[in-house]
Formats: sequence, C-alpha cells, structure tokens
Amino acid sequence: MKRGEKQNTQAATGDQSIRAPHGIRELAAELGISIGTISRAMNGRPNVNPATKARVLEAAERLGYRPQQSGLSLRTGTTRTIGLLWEIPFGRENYGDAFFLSLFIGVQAQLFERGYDLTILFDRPSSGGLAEPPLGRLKDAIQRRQVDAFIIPWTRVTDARLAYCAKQAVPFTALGRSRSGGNHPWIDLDFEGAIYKATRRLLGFGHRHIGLILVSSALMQNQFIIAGYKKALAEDSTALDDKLIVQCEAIPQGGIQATDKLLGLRARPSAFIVIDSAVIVGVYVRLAELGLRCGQDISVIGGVQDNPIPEFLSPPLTCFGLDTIALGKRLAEVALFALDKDETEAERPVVAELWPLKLIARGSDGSIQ
Amino acid sequence: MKRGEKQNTQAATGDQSIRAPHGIRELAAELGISIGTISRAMNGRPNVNPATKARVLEAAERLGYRPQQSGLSLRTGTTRTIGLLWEIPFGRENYGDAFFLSLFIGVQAQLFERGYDLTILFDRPSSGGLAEPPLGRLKDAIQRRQVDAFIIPWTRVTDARLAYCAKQAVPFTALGRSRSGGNHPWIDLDFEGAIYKATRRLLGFGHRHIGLILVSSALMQNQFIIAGYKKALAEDSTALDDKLIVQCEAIPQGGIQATDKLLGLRARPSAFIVIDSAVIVGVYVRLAELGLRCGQDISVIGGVQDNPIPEFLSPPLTCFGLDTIALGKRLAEVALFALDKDETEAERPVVAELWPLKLIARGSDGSIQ
DNA sequence: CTGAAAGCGCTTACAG
DNA sequence: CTGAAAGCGCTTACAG
Repeated sequence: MKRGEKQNTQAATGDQSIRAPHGIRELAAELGISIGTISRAMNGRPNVNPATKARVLEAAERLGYRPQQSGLSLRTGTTRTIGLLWEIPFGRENYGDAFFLSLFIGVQAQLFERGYDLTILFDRPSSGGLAEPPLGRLKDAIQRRQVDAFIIPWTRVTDARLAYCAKQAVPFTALGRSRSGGNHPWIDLDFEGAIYKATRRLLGFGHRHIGLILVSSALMQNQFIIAGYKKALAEDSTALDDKLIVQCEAIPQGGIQATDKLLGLRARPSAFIVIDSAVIVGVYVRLAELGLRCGQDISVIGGVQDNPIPEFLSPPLTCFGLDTIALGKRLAEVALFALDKDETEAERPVVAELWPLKLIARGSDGSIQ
Repeated sequence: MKRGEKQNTQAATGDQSIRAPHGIRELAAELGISIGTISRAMNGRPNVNPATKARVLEAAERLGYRPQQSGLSLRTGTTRTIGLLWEIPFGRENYGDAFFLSLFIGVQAQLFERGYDLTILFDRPSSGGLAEPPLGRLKDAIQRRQVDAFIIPWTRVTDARLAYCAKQAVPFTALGRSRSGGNHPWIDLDFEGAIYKATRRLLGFGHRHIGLILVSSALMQNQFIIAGYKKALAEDSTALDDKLIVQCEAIPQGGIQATDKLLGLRARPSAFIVIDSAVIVGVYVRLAELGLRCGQDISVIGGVQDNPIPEFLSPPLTCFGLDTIALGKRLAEVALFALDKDETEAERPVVAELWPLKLIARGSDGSIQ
C-alpha cells in the first residue's frame, strides 16, 4: 500500500496500523490540545506555557513526530532546501570528482548546521558542450519551487543560469565569477594567482616552453588562468607562443589528445600546466605510455586537487590545494545570507571573495634536463 | 525579498512584478477556465477537450508554469523523490569516491527518465564508526515525508536502517544483502565470486601468503569476501592463516596501517587483496615509500574500481570492474517498482540480484619472484 | 467535458 | 496562554 494514500474526503481514521502519528492532528488529539499550540511549541514561539511546551516536545520525540515537509512548505512558502547545480560532461561519469564530492560534503555540513537541506541538481551539458551551461534542472526547480536558493558552480563568461535566476529574483551564489547575473554574491578560487605562481615556478626551473591545457574557453576561470600565465611570461620577458595554449574536453581522453598535440609542436614544451583534474589523468597516462618520466623528462603541474590522489601517483603530482570542505561551508553560509534575515537587519554587502590557492610542490616537476 | 512571502489572508494580487504565474490560479484566470481543468489537462487525464488541453499546455509552456512541488506533494501524499543514503566516514571527505559518484549519476538518470527526483541524504557514521549505520537522516526523512522510497547502500550484517524502514512500511531497496529488513528487494555485487577469482589468480601465480585487507566486519560484504577467499584457499589446499586477514578504517590512512601490519607478519604475504578503493590509495603510497614495486616485489589486486584511476597508476592496478552507471539505473528501477503500480498489476517478485564483477588484469600483480 | 468544492498538513494572525 | 479558523497550491470525486 502506498504511503499517504488516503481517500479524498475520508476522515483521518488511521486505516493503517502504523503507530507513529501521521500528522499534527493526531498528536493534538493524543495530548488533548489544539494543533495551533503544538505548532507554536515545536517552533519555539514565545507565547506557550513552558509545561505545555515540554509535554508537546516529549510527545513528539516519543512518537517520532516531525512536521511534514509538504505542509510546512506550502504554508510558509519556503523549503529550507538549497539547490546545488552539478553538470556532468559526457565521458566524465566514472571520474570520481573529488573536488565536487568534498564541496557537497562541506555545503551539506553547514546547511545541516542551520537546519537546511541540500539538493544536488544533476544536469548534462546542453548540445553545445561546456559552451552553454545546462538550464533545464534550474528552470524546473524554480518553477516547481523546489528550493529556496541556488549554488551555481563552473560559471561561464556569460552564463544563462545566473541571468535566469536574476530575472526570476531567485537568490543564488556563484562559485566563480561571471559577466551575467548582475551584482550577485560569488566566491571564486584565485586561478590567476595560482597559474601565475605555477608559471613562475616552471620558468624558474629553466623551462622556456610551457604548455597550458585548458578546458572550454566558455568557463570564466579560463580568463584568469590565461591572465596569470601571460603575466608570468611577461614579467620573465619570455615570448608568448599561442600554440602552447590548448583546449580539450574535460575528460581523461581530452588530456591524452592535448598531450599529443603539445608534444607534436615544433616548439615542443618541456613543461605542462593542467587545470582540470579529470584531464590530468589522461595526461599522466599518455606521458607514461610515451615513456616520458614526469619530473625528469617533462614537468607537470596539475590543477586544483584537494585529495590524496596526487600523492598516490608516481611521481607524486605537484598541484594546487585548498580546503574544499571549508569552501563548501562558506558557500552554504553565503547562500543562506539571502534567506535568513534574522541575523542582523543591517544591510549586508554582497559577498565577493577570492580564495587563494596554495602550491603544493611534489615530484612531478623540476629543472629542465 | 523572500519568495513566497505572502500575508496570511491576502488575496493573490501579485505584489511582485514577476511575470511567471505563481500558481494554477493565475493560469486559470489567464485562460478563463477553472483550475480543475488546468490540472486535468496538465496531468493527461482523459476527460479533457483536446482543444482545451492544447491551450493549457501552450500557456503553461509560454508562461513557465509547473505545479508547485509542495502543493502537489501535500495533495497526493507523494513526493516523486527517491532518497539515497550516503555516509561519509571521517577522514574520507576528500577522497573522490568514484563508485558513489557514478552510482548517483546512474540512479539519477533513470529516475529522471521516470519523472522522479533523487535526493542524496548525507550522513556521518555514528559513534560506533562503521559498526552501526547512521540512522538520523533516514528517520528524519521518513518523519518529514521527504521521499517516497529509499536506496540504502553499504548494508551491514544487521542493519537498523533496513529494520526501521520495514517497521515504518517505507519502501526501500538495498545495495547489498543483510539479515535485517525482512524480505526486501536488493541488488548486490558478487564479492564472493570476485575475491574467489582474485585469490585463485594469486595462488596460480605461486603466492602462498595472501593478505586480505577489509574494512569494518559489520559490513555484510565482508562475509562474502571472506567466504570467497577461504573457498579458493581450500580448493588449492592452502592453509588458512587468520593473521593474513586484517581490518582497517575505510580511509587511505587505514591502508597504510594495514600494509605495515601485514608486512610485519612473520609469514609475510607476497600479495595483497584490497577491497576498499580509499584504502588502496594508502596501500599504494605505503608500498612505494617502502620501495616495494607492485607487480614485481609484491602483488596487489585492488577491489572494485569503475574509473580511470587504476590505469593512472604505475603500474596500472589489477582490480574488479563493473558498469556502475548501469547498476545505478537498475537500482532506481527497482526502487520505483514499489511505487508505480500502473505498470502491471501482476504481483511482482521481490528483486534479488547478484551482479558479477569482472577481473581486469593490469600490471600490479604477477608471479612470485 | 467542465466547474465548484473539499481537503491534504501545516502556521499564524486574531479572539478570548 | 490557548483555540478556532483561514488559507498556502494542488488534485480529484462529484455534479451538471
């Protein structure tokens, strides 16, 4: 028998033999008080007799009563749920994305702290690949009022998701900057600074030709990555060779192709900087196949990795680290700013935070041979 | 301004300047028909004038109307959402669990196909570590009626989650067997067969001392793993040495400790079988630190891995593979069996499926030196 | 084929 | 401090 299946005009006679009270009505009957008082007691409203409140709380605990989400949401117009958009490029399904996984955990932990739930809204890239962010699940969730606010990662230079949220006046926080969405709260990782540091490091090792492997140029982060790369080259008075900047799909196979492309160049690079953590898998595999030893025959610096995988490789991968759990927690906190007005009524400035990335030197890069 | 914030007794006058209709009422007014007809048209009920239905559908599409989830859920007593429990052991937050990530994607894809949503219910282990599965989020979700059914992975020999669902008459599907939960639908991976094959393989290479690294013995899968291991040894007339079976925490650090423990044994093993994919990380790191080359100085077979990481290692890891996306899809399908009665009214037998695991031979194991 | 009405479970002004 | 009542947005028998 289906839960919640009741005839339209049927009295709540409890046609099942389930002991837990099915709603506030039964709890009220049990205690001989009105449902309004139950509600006030459970929500900590001030005007409730302490003794009554204690009785209600005890009974709710004993009988396992918690307000049903649908009734609560319908009445209050709020879901106490935050939606996190997550798109999975085709061919990346089996890649255990440590970054997003940690992010989920951080976001969820902080939301839980504040009595909110997290819903992950899975989407596939639209036909344009990474160029156009998928809009389906976002629209759906807004129209169906499934969540109170969104967290939107992997921002594009122009991003229809942010624009749509802004137009619909739905609160959202971006992980990454964008030209879209107006004056919205965002947190971003300092890719410019990170890639600047990586490039300087490799130049310092004597590398003159440094390959840069990017994923879709639609991603806003690419702007900053290229800026950091160019800045380092300019400061070192090293000429920029556009051919050394290549793009590939955000999957391991993309890394294989990008590696081949870079190694086929006349001005063959002696070092690679790889941003995406799925792409680095392909790069490592391909270099091993070709018998090129990382850290000796070729230097590799591999993107943002807050997980044990880099150490697990041989040689361990030099990469960028950050505390992804902390990032997730902060993201959740910022997402809630738009919802919980009770904190302080003072106008809060729109959050715009750049998180630094820390270079973690390991064995995959070094002096030119 | 908060969405859905309306005064209690206020008419729906649209105090915001949002163009999308906020509910069925506005759409009805727009079209000059009753809300009942809108609902029937949108839900494909038979008794609607085709012309009317077309007008409704067109207007809904044009104005971006979709029934609000809370109203729908409250009325029908169904959320069209499936909850997937996911527990993250402390210390495993940054480990990108490729298996679960793929599982999410598979489950979500199939649910989407059938008009259902997926909610991932994150939980932390209870104080007992993996011994006792966490019950908090499950209870909460049931009491608040957040989902229609559950998918419950990482089953324990006795599992309070399954027992609770059974007692509350909430549909659930287990990924893994258990003694709890009565005659429930389950899908399991054939760990017994897999470990049997792995052990036979290593015995065939001449290994006489094979270490087996497990995580918590509370996990049901351990029963089958040990059974497969013992069966292979018995068939080979190789004596069982209990000391070779060690347990560790389901984190990379656990793998380091287990490796040290096994290598410290008097009857030191020349081969390892490692089940958990987070543990294998630690094993590989520790062996590399000790200068032991996998596939030469020591053989390693590493659990279930449906991701590119094993190839990414040097040497590539011999392990077990399966199509995790397909598993997720099937799990979703089975979870829906209990809910969608419209398929066929014939009594369906309770699903009980054992999925085979395929040994993928790579370079991390081989003949004893 | 369509409309009017009931009611799912909750919270919150409003009386008392 | 408490109760009675309204109404959030929807679906579905029930009349017509």
